[in-house]
Parts: sequence; C-alpha cells; structure tokens
Amino acid sequence: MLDPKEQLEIIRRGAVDIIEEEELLEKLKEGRPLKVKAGFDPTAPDLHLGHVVLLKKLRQFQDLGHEVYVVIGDFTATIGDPTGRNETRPSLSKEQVLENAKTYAQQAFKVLDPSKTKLVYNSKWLENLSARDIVNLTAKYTVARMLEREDFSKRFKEGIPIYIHEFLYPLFQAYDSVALEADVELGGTDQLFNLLIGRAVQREYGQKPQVAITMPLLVGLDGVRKMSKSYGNYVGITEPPETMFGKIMSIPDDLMWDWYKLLTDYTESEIGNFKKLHPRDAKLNLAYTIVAQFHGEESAQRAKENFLKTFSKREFPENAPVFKFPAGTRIRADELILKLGFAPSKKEAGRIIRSGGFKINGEKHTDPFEEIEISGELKIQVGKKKFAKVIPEG
RNA sequence: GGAGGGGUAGCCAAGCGGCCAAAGGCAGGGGACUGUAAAUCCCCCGGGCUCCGCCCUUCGCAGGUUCGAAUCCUGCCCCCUCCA
Repeated sequence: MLDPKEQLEIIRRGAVDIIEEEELLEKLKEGRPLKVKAGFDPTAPDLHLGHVVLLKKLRQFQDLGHEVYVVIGDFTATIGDPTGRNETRPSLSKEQVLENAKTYAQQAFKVLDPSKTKLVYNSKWLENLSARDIVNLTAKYTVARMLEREDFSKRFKEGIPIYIHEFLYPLFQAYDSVALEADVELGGTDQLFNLLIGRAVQREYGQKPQVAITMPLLVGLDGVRKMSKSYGNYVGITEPPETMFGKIMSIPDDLMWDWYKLLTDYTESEIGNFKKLHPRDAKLNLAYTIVAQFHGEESAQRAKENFLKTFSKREFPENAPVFKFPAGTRIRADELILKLGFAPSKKEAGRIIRSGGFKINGEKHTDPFEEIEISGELKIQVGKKKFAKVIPEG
C-alpha cells in the first residue's frame, strides 16, 4: 500500500471537500483497507457521465487497495430523495429495482474493479427496522438541524410542502453507513448534507464517523444544469460510440475543461496544453478520450472519423440505420419521417419538411405531401443529426 | 376548525363571456451562419385532414347557465398564506 500521505494526495485530486482530512489521514495510517461507500438510486437504470465522476474516484480507492461498497438504494428509492422537484416519483416494484440494479452494476463495472467491489442493497437492513428502531434513529437528529439543509430551509421559507418522510431519507442513508460501518462516503456536492448526517448518526451509534468526500457535479450538455436524465442533458455510458462522440462535441466550449478534469486522467499540465489548441480540436480529443474509456480506442477512432465525415465534410454516414420497405412502396414524406421515428407526430414532421430540414440523397424536399417511391436506396436526412437509409425489399 | 389566495400547454406566466389552440418568457425543433461550440438572425412549437382553410381534444375534476365559457354558477379534489 502506498504511503498514507501519497494516498491522500491522490484522493484529494478533483474532490471539492474532504471532511475531515485529518481523520482520513488517521484512517489511512491504520494501513487496512478502508470501507468506502457510495449510494446509487436505482430509479433510472442508466448510468451517465455524471455518475462516472464518482465512479472514477471510487476506482482510485480500489487501486489504492481499499474496499468499495456500492449501495443500491433499493429501499430508499421507494422514498425518493427530497430534491424538491421530483416529488411524485413513482415507487418502483421490487423486481424493477432489482432489474435496474443489475444494469447498474454491469455499467458501473466499466469503471470499477469487480473483484474489489461489494454490491449491497440497503433494503437488507432497512426493511427489518422496527417502529422502535426507527424512533431510535429519528431521535438521533433534530428538526432544526434537518432544516439546515438548503433545499429544506428554502422550501420551508417559501412555503413549499415538506413531507415528514422526506426527513427520513437522509436518516436512512446515514443508517446505511452505520450498518456498513463505513469509513468513507463519497457523493456529489449535493450530497454533502446527507453525508454529514451520516457522520453525526454514526457517532450516536458509537461508531467512528465516516469521512465525507464530495465530488463536483458534472454539468450536462446544456452547459447549465447538472447532468441528469430528467433534464435530458446527459451522455449515457452505454450509448453507442457515435452518439457519445456527437453529444460530447456539442457541449459548450467553456464546459470542456471541467469535463477534462472530471472525466479523464490527464494531468493539469496536459490539460493546460490542450487549452492552446483550437477549441474544436481540444474537444475532439476530449470526445475521443471519453469514448475510448467506454468503447475502446478502435471504436473511438471510428466514431471520430464518422463525426468528421458527417459533420465537417457533410458526408452521409455509412452506418446510418437501415429501414426496409416493400419494393415500390409509395409513402408521403411526412409519414415516412414519422415511420422512421424522426418526429413525434405527422404535424411536426410536416413542419420540419416545410422549413427545409428534410433531404433525400442530399436534396431538399419541402413538400410534406410529396409521394416518395421506394424503388432504390434512399439516403434520408432529417435535421442535422438524423440519418437513415431506406431500402426496398422483395 | 376559521378567514383569504390559487390550480392555464414540458416549465414559468398572462387571459377572466365571443376576435383563445389560448399573450409573453424559458426549454425544445427546423433553417442561415459555424467548429453539430457560443453569439446572432428567421421560422415553428396540441393532434388530425393534400393544410392558405376545416375538424377534433385541451385551461384541476364533474355537472350547470348561455347562441357561445379558460373566463359565470354549483359540487368535488388538490395546493398555498394567516389565524386556531
């Protein structure tokens, strides 16, 4: 194992807060593998680059010889984290949660080392708490302290309802730490409060408090809000290389340095060098690097070439999805677009066509009612990003 | 339990008997420009109809009054504020 100070150095990289660093150093000096915990909400079954920031840090811990506990919040998922906006989160069925958890693990192992990862479900211990246990747990924390949490206090002031069960969420998360006797808990900066409650509650249960480490929240494709599936500004880690590449290329320039820092292993000075490049080239490299992490160098290379051809040289992408229609089919333009799934309604398809966003074999067609005959291969383009090959069959 | 305020499209928010598929903003889509960046400009943004017009469904829910309702009345549900 590395020297504690060197370990600390690595751990500190990219982290926003380590509470308390002294304590962490102490724990590291004990020379044992630390129990490092991070929770994941299995409500949506897909991990995105936002999660990767955390996963990468966990991976570092593993590489330093520590033990990572991925806590699937299958129980807490049914409560819903009080983020304020997703209040009516549907509670998921058990099967659904397990299903999601499986995908989660699978995806998480693209970053984590499976042999050093313990996958645990918090229903295992939370489900068996009695009313008395819960009362005991809730007696460990005060309403005043709970209201310190920013979104609670804000909602409280603005008169937006706060349900009592929402107070339970952080307490249960804290209890996870008690159950696991966690040494360290990792989370996004939005988790700081919950992580701190974990410390307080562990102390109450006679345990040494965990060290809370927060990582920056990755800003999503829009360059404004944190990456989140519900904002649609995310890059899923299982998305095909081409899609990933394209999405990354569309982020605002300013954002790319954050991404470099949080999603790649480049050093500060290397990143500094990229800043001297044309922003487009720096971004191409970013996209390449990230895609390579999940799909390998080869796919990344292909995705890059595909990108350059399609968007710089405006060539039709050879790997466009293929749709087969019976030979000689005659279909109206707007209906075709709808069939290809490139518009949510015929009306919308019509609008796109009228405004010039529809091309067949590179030629604009602006009449939504045009009858298109499918006799040979047609290269269809809708908007800038949607491509399909339509070929006759039979 | 009492008094008052409010529920409008993905979100915010006008409208308060006809000209309302419903102003404006944001988000989103298409086009121009370009580096699928940003900024800017133009167009669009409930659905259907071969569509410069017509039809259907929408303004918390259910009824009612009207030739005509998002707008008025009744009941119900939900939210907020103050008081208890």
